[in-house]
Amino acid sequence: MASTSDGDRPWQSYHTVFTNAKAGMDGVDKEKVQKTVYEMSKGSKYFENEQRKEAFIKQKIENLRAQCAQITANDISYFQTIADKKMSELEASRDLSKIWLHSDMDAFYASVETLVDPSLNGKPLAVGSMSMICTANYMARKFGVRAAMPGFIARKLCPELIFVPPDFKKYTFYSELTRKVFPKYDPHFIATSLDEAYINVTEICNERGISGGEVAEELRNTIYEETGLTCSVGVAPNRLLAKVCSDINKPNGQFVLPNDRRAVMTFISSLPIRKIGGIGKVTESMLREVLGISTCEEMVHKSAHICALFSHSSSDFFLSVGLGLGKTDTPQFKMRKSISSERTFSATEDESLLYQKLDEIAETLSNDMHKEDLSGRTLTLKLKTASFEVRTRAVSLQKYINSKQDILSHASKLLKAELPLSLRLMGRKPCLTPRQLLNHCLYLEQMVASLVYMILIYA
DNA sequence: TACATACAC
DNA sequence: GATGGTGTATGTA
Repeated sequence: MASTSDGDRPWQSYHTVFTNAKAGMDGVDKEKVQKTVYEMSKGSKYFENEQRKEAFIKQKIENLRAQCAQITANDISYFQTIADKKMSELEASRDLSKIWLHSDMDAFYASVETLVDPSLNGKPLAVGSMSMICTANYMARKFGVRAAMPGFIARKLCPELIFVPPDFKKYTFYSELTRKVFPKYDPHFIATSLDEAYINVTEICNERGISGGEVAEELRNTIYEETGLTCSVGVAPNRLLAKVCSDINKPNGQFVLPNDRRAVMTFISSLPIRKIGGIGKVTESMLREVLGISTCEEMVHKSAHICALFSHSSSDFFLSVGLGLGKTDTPQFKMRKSISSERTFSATEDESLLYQKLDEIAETLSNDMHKEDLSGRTLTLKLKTASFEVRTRAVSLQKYINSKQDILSHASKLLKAELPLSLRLMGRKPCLTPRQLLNHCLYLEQMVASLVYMILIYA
């Protein structure tokens, strides 16, 4: 009986986000990557904090399991009725009349850097620093290097790795070039980040009598002509599925899921839940370890249990995923709800230094708010201690504020109440309220001025 | 309303 | 030596 306990291979129990399969990661020696990440992290403050978080999640899963064990046959038949009703309502809302594209630029920041400096071509490249990598090109991904990985670990995995510091001006410029292409296909396209967008091509397809796949081909060609960059595109009847599809034939590829219920259900039946946007590391573990769910289809098989264990909004989401449903409309406009500024610095217990950092953050935040003519009335101070513990402290004010002095004075009070401690990161963030236009000023419910320092706490 | 978590890029 | 910054949503008290 071979034992595979943590004692034999301790790295197996260190669950990072890097264990998730990502485009360009096929053929990577995952065991080796996992082991390297573990070895490089082990013993650090960061690692210890991750372990605390893991233990907390484990406990949460245990609690859910216990709850699950209490469910009686009677309960199940009751919740099955609830689930069936929910699912038939969801099914009734199914709309197969729309064709959505999700466009996702390939290794965007890294590709832009290579375009600007062709000498980088053919070399493993990371955009970021020794602390954090924003994007890795496909050559680097072969070594297990990827976004959100600290650079010093990436260098261990790939000693030849070239680092380029991020330059958001460049990425914004190229992003804008792509955003000049999308309106030709959908004037109301939805940009979700610099490198991703949803495009409703239903009308274009009807007008020109062509398929979604044909539009996707044309769009990719046009983007390449206009920018010199490649993207991958997913085509599907709703946005959730289109997003999944854009990842399938990355890079420089596309995947079409036809507007047909059977095709959607077949697609969903074997799809791992982790591929769905909104289902991350924790949710995946909860569903797998408590209910044995790994594929989207199993959400439907376990629908009664889902309704018994989770909130309305969670169970609605899980069941709609199981049915392959997603948003098909274009929201009118979405309003910003908060604004924030945060900065990480090396741990300090020097209070005057902390107030100085707070001053800088208040200034940045105030400037950012003025640019958009925003004010807020809830101010949150965010602190990160040297042990990576995050704390937030908030105040809601009588008046809406956006000046540096107002932000600073309220944030200082919040900080004062927390001292003494040693911080790494401070941030303040004003949260915004539903938009009220007053004197041409947008009033936000909340403002968060987050000064992110690491705070060292001395017992 | 305050705070913490989870998630995405 | 070293693990980010910005924003959204949700659960709980």
